Amino acid sequence: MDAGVSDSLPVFPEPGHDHDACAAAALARAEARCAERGARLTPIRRQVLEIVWESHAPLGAYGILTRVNAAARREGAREKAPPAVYRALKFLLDHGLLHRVESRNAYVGCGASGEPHAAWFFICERCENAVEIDDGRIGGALRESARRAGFALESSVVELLGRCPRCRDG
Amino acid sequence: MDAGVSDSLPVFPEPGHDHDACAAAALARAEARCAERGARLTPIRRQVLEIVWESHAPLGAYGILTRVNAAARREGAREKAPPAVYRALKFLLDHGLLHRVESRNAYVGCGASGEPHAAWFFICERCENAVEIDDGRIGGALRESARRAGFALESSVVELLGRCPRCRDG
DNA sequence: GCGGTGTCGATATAATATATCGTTCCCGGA
DNA sequence: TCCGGGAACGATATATTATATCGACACCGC
Repeated sequence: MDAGVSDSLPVFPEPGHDHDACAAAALARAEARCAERGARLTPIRRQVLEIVWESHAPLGAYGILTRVNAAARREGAREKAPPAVYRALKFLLDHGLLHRVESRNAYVGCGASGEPHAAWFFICERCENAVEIDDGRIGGALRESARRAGFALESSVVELLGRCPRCRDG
Repeated sequence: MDAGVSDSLPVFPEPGHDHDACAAAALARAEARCAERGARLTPIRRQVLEIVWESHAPLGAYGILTRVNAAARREGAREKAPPAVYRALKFLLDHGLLHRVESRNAYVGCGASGEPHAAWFFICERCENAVEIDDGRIGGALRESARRAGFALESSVVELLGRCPRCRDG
């Protein structure tokens, strides 16, 4: 499956969604990509990625920190400070394993296996899930608009808010 | 002139841009809209709007606060606290007189005279100016993408980063 | 005059993010 | 094996952005 090019439908988690498998696959992709790139998926980086993948709802840096430290306390380990989490987030963002959701100051796992890519999201205001939009037409419209404006497009933030298919009639 | 529907080119400020006139027109639009709506453009609200309109570059809440307080000191008045600015920003956002730029945690004047509308921006990474995109095709692509996904679209954040026509070869 | 609503001042605090610096870890080359 | 250098991390402090709360006051309609 290719990432970010086709016009397939975005998929909000279905009722039967096997999230453990979904998260495990994401971790496997992360390990593969780090191996390819000679990058080190250290314990804190891996832990942050696992925490973000606990759901499809974007999670803030301090929410991640809280979970990291809850685990540390359970294990009798020393708690981490914010920079530990922000460093891990930066690594994961740099390697295309996470996306930042600007309108929420929060972070969500990248579901794609291809190269790092533009991150466009549908974000449900009720269940809070964010899923990536995989629709070539949006990219086309953005590029065409930039071209017509004489604007040299470098990157884009597209975050669409509303109700996902399962929440729209709630 | 209608807002956000036509396909006219976005306009980055030209070399000869008469910014005083541009800002004055924005203030006049704000007064007209407040009058229509029975809303009160109080001194602090007007001052915040004027400060935001000092340029086309998004300005953060604390940047606004700094300017408000610089003026207060010049006039021998007491300095304001952050909530004063945030309250003014909320009022101006609620009435469609400003937009928030999510990817910058900053605020910029709304250049349109019509009803409050979706705010899509080109943001130049060099001169920092942000201008609204007026391209019906983007809205069409977003709505179509949402329709196909079964997503009930409520609002959208579109922020395109790059180089504006005047900065692209710098 | 009175009550309700909107606005503001003042204070405190929450939430998000980064700077800095010294230490430790890891890997590759001598 | 040892060493040099860069990456990663721990620890502390601080910066930046935003909100909660509560009391005072003003304006408006009755």
